[in-house]
Parts: sequence; C-alpha cells; structure tokens
Amino acid sequence: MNKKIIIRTLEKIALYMELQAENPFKVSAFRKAAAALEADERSLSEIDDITAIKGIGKGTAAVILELMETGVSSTLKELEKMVPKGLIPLMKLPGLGGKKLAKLYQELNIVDTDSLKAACEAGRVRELAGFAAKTEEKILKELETFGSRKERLPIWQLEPAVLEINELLASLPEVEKFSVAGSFRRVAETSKDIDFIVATSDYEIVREAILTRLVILETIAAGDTKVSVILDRDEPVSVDFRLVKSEEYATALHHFTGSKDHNVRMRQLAKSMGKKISEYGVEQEDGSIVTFETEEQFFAHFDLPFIPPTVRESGKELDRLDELDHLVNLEDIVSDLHMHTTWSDGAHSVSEMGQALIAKGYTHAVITDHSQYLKVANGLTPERLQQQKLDIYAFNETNPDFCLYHGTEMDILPDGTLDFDDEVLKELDFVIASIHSSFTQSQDKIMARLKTAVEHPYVHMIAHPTGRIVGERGGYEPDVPLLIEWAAQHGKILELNANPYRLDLCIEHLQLAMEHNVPIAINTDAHAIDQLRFMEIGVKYAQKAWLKKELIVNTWSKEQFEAFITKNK
DNA sequence: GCCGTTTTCGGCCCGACTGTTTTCAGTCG
Repeated sequence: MNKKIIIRTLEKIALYMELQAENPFKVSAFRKAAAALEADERSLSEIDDITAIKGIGKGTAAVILELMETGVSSTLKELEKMVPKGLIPLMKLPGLGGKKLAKLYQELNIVDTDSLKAACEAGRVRELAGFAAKTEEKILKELETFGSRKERLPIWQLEPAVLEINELLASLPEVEKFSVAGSFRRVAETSKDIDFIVATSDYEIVREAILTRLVILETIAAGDTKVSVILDRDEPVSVDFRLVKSEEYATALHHFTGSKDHNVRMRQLAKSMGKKISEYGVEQEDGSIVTFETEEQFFAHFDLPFIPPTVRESGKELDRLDELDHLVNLEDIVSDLHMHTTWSDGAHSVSEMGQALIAKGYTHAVITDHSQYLKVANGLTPERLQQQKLDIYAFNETNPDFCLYHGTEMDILPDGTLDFDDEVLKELDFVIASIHSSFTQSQDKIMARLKTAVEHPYVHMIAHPTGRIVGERGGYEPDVPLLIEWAAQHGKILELNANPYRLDLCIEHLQLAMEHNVPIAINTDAHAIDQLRFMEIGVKYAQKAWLKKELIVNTWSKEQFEAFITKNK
C-alpha cells in the first residue's frame, strides 16, 4: 500500500465527514492524522507502531491498518454511500462549506452543480433557514465561473501584482508600514491569493485608496480591518488586505505570513509558557497584551531567534534553530553569474548592466550572452564573442573596484555536442552550458547531452538544469539525482535560476545537491536591469531548501571565485 | 477523533466578515 493513498484516503474521509456536518474537531482529527503521516519521513514498512505518531490514535490507526491489509477503507465506503460524489467539488464554491452543503443536500436533495443551479433558479434555496436571496444570487454568480478559474497562481504571475500594490501602499502617507504576507512572502511556488498587512491609523482613507486605485474585478469583502478583492489581471488575482494599528503590525504580519502549521506550533509554544498568541499581540498570564515593533522582537519574546518567513512551513523549523545562522541572506550575495545584454537578447548594454550591478553592491559578475546556435536570441558567433570581450574589458577599465567577467551561456546542442570549440571556450572566464532545444528527447538522450557538458573541463556550470516553468511545464525531465552525482564528481556548479518562471533546481533537488556538496549558484538570468531584482526571490527560495551559504557560489569573494574558474585552465 | 505534569473529560488557534439574524452561525484564512 502506497503511503500517499493512505494520506489521500484520510483526507477524503475528512471531506465526506464535513459534508455530513460532522463535529469539526473530528473532521480536523482526520486531516491532522493525514498531515502527521505525511510529515513522518519513514516509509510505511519502517513504522511499527502507527499510533505512536502524534495525531494518530485508535480511530485513524484502524483506518490506516485496514487500508494496509485490504487496500480499501470501509469507513470511506460507508461515507460514500451516504454522500453523493457530486457534492465534493461544491466544497470549493466560495461561501459554501460542509454545513451549508449538508443542508442543501438534506433539504433540497442537491447533489451536484446542476441540481444546485436549478434549485437557485427556482428560488428554492432562499426559502431555507440560514439562506436568503443574497446567498442564492451569490451561488448563481459563482457557478458561472466555477471550474474555469485557476485555483493557485504561480509566483511569477503574482509578483507583478505584488509590485503594483507595493507601489500604491508606498505612495499613501496614511500607511505607516506595510508588507506582503502569506505564502507569497514565504516564496511558495504557487499561491491561492496575496495577503497584505498594512499599519495605519486611518482605515477609511486606506480602504478607499485600495478600492479605487487598484483595478478591481470584484470586491469580496470591505470591512473595517479587512478588505478582500479580486484584481482584474490576465488571470484574476485575489488579494486580502488586513488593516491594523501600528503596534499590532508585527504580530499581524507574523500571523498572516503563516504557515498554518508554523502558527499552530508557535501557539502551542506560547500556551506552554502560559501565553496566548493572536494576530494583535501576545496575551500574558495576567491578561495583559504585549505588542512588538518587529517580528524579531516577537520571536525574542519566546526566546527564539528570528525565523525567516521562507522556512516557516511544517513547524519543524523550531527544531532546527541552530541551522538558521547558515542560511543565505541577500546581504551575503556579492555576485550574479548569469545575465544577458544587447549583444544577444538582453535589453541593456554591457555598461548599463555593469552599472546596475555596482549599484546592487556586488563585487563581481559575469556577462553570459547566448551562443550562436540560439539564433532567435541573436546568439554570439566566436567573432562577436571576441568583440564583446573588448566591450567588457573597457567597462572594467573605467570601473576598477568592480570586476565584470566574460562568459557565455552556451547551448548544449540536440546532438549532444557543445556550441563552441575548446579554442573559443578557453578564452572565456566563465562557461555556462544549458539546454534550450529538443526538450522532448528521451531521458537517456537528455542525460547524454548533460553528461558531455558536465564532463567538459572548460564548462563551469549547468544553468536551469530542468528547464521547467513553475506551474506550466515540467521541462526536459532529466535524472536530476544522477546529474547531481556527476556535478559532484567533476566539481561543477549547478544553478538555482532565480527567475520566478524557473526556480530550478527545485527544493528537493537543492537539498540533494547540498548532501553531495555540489556548489550552487543563484543567478537572475536577467535580460534587463529590473530583472536583477530576482536575486531576492532566488535567495529566499534557497532558504526554503535550508541551503548552507558556504555552498552558494554568489557568496564567495572575488578571490574565491577566481580560484574556482581558473582551476582547469 | 486526539490528547494529557492543568491528564480520562473537556478543549481542540483565533478572530473578521457576511448574511442571516436581532445575537449569531457559517465560512475563511
């Protein structure tokens, strides 16, 4: 029996129970059991006493054991008999939860979207106690777009919306402090919505600014302290604003940054100390409320160091406090090793990129334009590469405190050969190899291509090793664990591409790379100056994998970096 | 249904908003 199937079954049981209007604590007990099983790293066969896991007791263990022995759950089967399947997806309809759906089913025999729509249109829903005309209208309206709207949006689709809101809030004098919160702040690959915490003493003006100055498709809620809207963008984006007093800001930001599991763990810790955490402060044993200037102070109140949002996930981060010092921060980054200029498909010149990098406070960087094979990107021939070198050296001469290295992002061709000869490569300071073509080749062929590159003495790094696009496509699906092994053998760098479209390597692979001591470069792959900002996303993503900063090439000094790039020359 | 040095019953994180009510239930995060 597959552990995943057991987890899903427990979750399904919870869902069905919810639709039976079962005791909510019982429902959450099944969800907690599923989560506990998922959080346990052991495989099923390695667990001898399942009830020893916190959150799994007699009842849920019985379900698990039955599944392991027979492959089915009689509990779920019973529930399926009592609850029509068509009701399950309706749980996702905003405004409808288990209790309301149970009522609709019991009183009006509503079993799916069609019967729900019919009942609304016939005006029968409004006759139920607890429902009225407004609810009926709302359900009908939601049914129109039901199923067509994406449930989660990838980070690259949300980021521009976050920037736009940042700009609006920064422009309001009534706003004292603000920050994005939620899973976006934790740099999740996808998020259901965007959360913002805004400190102000002038709720009304801020609320009006939000409602009038953003392009809004729909206003879900507009209360005193909470404003919920759907922005009118290519994909509609849900945004929640929490308006709080300045002194509540730190606790509110912590609360709405989550994750849920992190908050639960924090609240349990608080409780064990006789305190109570709410989004507005920490209630002490004597009933007084303590508030904080910053999240740092909030954590310090519980004798904890600052835990970065990115690692606030399972709650287990509270058991890894001694590793926090090794996490990389944006201040540790002194270089960016992958970017493009007008020589290929970039928007800015060598000199413009160089100035922008200096403004970032970096000590060095590498210009890595595309190679000749990539004609759509105006890839460089060996001749143009020669000319570019002069351009880069000229920049260095006028900016002696900074070093711009001359590199390339060379294509690994579909036939497995490299786009430049050794004579060309050995003249370059830094050589990136990457795949931009024939994604659909077999894994063997893809791996053979990567192997050529990894083994080549002049290649320093493999860029965006999977070619995935977050939330869109999987990429060329290489055997990443094998690639990591090769990189370890040959002393090559693997890239964490900081562009939110890409973010490969993914967290799981970054962890594996760290176990093998493979150096990781966090690079923006910028095609324009403003994309240099992606470094922050990359750094935070690396934190999520608990990547040690010592292993991150961009934290190395110029001397360390030079020692690395010259070792095979 | 799960848990427990406040321990075998009673609480389970906590609070805002909406829509229904006329003091609150349900939903949501």
